[in-house]
Amino acid sequence: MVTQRQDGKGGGRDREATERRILDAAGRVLARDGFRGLGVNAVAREAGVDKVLIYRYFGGIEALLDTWGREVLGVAEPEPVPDPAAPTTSAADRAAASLIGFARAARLNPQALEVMRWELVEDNTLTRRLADLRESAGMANLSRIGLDEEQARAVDLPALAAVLSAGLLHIALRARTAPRWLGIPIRTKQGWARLEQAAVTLVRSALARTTPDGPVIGPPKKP
Amino acid sequence: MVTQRQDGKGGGRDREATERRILDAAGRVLARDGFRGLGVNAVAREAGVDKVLIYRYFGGIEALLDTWGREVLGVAEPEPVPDPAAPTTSAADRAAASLIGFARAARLNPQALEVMRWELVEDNTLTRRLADLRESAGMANLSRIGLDEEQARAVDLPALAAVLSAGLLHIALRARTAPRWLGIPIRTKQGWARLEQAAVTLVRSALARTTPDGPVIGPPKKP
DNA sequence: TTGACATGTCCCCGATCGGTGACATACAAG
DNA sequence: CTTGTATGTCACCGATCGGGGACATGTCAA
Repeated sequence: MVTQRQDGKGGGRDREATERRILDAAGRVLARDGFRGLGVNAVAREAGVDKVLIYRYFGGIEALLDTWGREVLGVAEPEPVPDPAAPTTSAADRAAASLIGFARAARLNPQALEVMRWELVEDNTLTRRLADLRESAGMANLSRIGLDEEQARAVDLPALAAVLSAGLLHIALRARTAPRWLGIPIRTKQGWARLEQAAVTLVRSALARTTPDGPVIGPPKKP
Repeated sequence: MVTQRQDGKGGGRDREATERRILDAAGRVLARDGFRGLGVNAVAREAGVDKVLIYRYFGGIEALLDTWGREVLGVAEPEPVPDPAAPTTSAADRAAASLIGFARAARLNPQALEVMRWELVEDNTLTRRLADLRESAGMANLSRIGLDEEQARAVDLPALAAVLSAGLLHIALRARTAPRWLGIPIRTKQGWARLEQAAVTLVRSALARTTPDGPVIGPPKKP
């Protein structure tokens, strides 16, 4: 039997448990203080552990966050949004559901949110790989929408999805430092209901079109 | 006549010129290194000036950035987007033009972009006031769209504008640390043409609707 | 029992940060 | 010319950062 401490700290002479403490502490620091407080000193303090153990067991903060990210992202939802066994849904409904699913998953996960905030500021090996993972996941979801040929000719679905997903993500990020965006409360369920409704309205009405728009710049087309 | 230096540095014994050097240096550091490098040491180095002058002339970094922000934002476009003397445009066209104007103004101004990135991470007195300024400006633009009663009942224009403006802004911010978003190149004119086109498509098709959407969650409505 | 090794603690290092006191110099008023 | 003041230079402080060496102690095998 492995010897455990009696003081309740649970960190003595048990490398596996200590590594867990460190990994969990990194996640807590990230969620509480954001990526800016994510240093060896802060994580070691949070874990109640000497920082030299971070170097010994992981090789440094970068490698620690690397295994943290691999672990957290590994447990992530495998196919989060669309249900393929629902033949009655339209492409617009699938797109709307995918969009809302992404927004909620991001908004309700403080660690994921902080990682995406981090990606917006720094270009680490960690942030780059995590972003690549989500990038490919997002494109896979996109391909599962399954527009018919007519719609695919009329609209640029990747661009639509890019603008809308970025918009919901941005407002979710902004909620940490501001209470409103364009007058809409972004820290309340009511505000988010309006935003989700708006996103659904946008994607549905855009996918209901069958003829392409005119150019962005220039005189408006006469119908 | 005020004595000037002969060494071309132009910073000796001229408080006004020195203050200008410091203010300009702050702007350059912000645009080049982002808000993270924005400290007394970095700004003083960039300006070729001792940092004590930042304290003496401005009272510290916070106050320096305060006057910098007031100066930069004061020169900002007074009424940037809609032209009120164009009666032939539709509300959808005005909304689209406003949106694109906002996106381009943000994307092509590195300092403004960095300030908005900063607002996403920190909640200073500076970031808060700058955000408040843009918030009220955005809402004023919003009110100038002028939906008719039928449209106003059918769609939630502030929410639509919030999602779309946030989306374009987010992608513009993301371009600093990543080359793509959902597969779309976000550092090229071609990619941005697609994104702007998508935003215009979204706002136009949404404002063309006359009946509200169903709820976000729940079974899809049968037409 | 005695050593080898893994685990954990303590303390130090150099660099950088924000912030400031002490001092040098130029210039204008008297 | 003298003197006060504004401008600018230099050196220093304490705190915190990433990083690591030196050492103590628990555990297990020979």
